[in-house]
Amino acid sequence: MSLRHAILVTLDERPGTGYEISQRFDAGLGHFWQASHQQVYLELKRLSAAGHIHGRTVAQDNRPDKRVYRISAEGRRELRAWLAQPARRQPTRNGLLVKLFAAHLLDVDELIDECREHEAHHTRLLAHYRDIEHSVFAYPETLNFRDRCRYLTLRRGIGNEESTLAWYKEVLATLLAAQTEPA
Amino acid sequence: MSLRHAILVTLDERPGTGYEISQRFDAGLGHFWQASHQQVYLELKRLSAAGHIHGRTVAQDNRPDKRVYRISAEGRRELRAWLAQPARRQPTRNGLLVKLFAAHLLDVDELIDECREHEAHHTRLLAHYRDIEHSVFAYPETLNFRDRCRYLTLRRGIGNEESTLAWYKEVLATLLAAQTEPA
DNA sequence: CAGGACATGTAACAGGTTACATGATTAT
DNA sequence: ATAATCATGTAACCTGTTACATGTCCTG
Repeated sequence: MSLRHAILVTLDERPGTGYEISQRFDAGLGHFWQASHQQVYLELKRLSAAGHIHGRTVAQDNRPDKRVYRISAEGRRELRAWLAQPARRQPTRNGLLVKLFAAHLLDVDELIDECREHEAHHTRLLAHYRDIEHSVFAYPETLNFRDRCRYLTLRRGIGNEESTLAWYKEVLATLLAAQTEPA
Repeated sequence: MSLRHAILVTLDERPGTGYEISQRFDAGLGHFWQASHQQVYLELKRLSAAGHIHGRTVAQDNRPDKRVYRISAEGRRELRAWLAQPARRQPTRNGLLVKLFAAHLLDVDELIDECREHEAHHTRLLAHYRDIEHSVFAYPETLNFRDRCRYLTLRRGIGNEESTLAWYKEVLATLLAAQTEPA
């Protein structure tokens, strides 16, 4: 009940094709609501059938035809209605924590490798977010309301990665200690 | 592909009924892998059909019959195989961040209320985790490897709630400022 | 007598993933 | 040649949510 709305949010900003919307998700929105292109195309069909968006086929030179969608008045109404409702929090699911619950069955060396990979991934992500922060949001005080809110979404990403990394440090310390002095 | 494994993890620890497993999830595992009783019963059937667990019906006085499941050798093998694979990270999905992306369509007052509720919720959760930390894990150095790993799962919860709360503080500061001095 | 704990389920549906499928153009 | 980018989809499947269903015993 919500990729639908994420798509409306992005189409409210400006029209786009399925392909391009997928890319927008990969770049921005996708940090907190990712979507495969298949799912995007599917939802575009549904939104179109429901009259929330309208599609127009555009022929191109040297390129496949594309279908540009824009939000309709009805779609904007639907979007506002959704925005007015409290967002329901998604259940967190974390497979690594489940694994830690069965630590006695784990191979510590493998787990250490796995954690180091996760750590590296999150380090990259954090660096990426910080880059955006410095280049796009260098002067937060000067931003208008809308952009200040976007900045907040980035801040969430940064805070999240920081706390995740701090945790991995704790985990690795524990695992390395267990490795050198096995009980 | 993983409530299945979470159930194996908990049944590896000790046998239990569907009802009781649901409760274990509500108390512990459920903080990072929650499950409805319906889903638990369903997965128990599947695991049983696959031979990963065995169920035994037990008659009780003054209580409905119950079905106690225990993990089989095959189930333990399956569990080990799963543990040896890298845990795939779940996509994060956060509706509130999607909403913030469409901030210009939002009613700031309502959003403030919503954020305050989230904040209160996370404050309660954090307090709950800290209680557990002080009562169950008062002396982390004395723990064996398995319990030290469990402690890490709790630490993740605490770190996560702390960073979430810090973020809500930031959000509310931004929203309150926007409320008093609207552009 | 009402409500909660104990105990187990079915059925319909929603949402998302993975695999498969196609085909042109452009850059290396 | 090979891969990447542009562009759009179908079909099977998996996982999980919501609604509905049933019945006993114990506690306040």
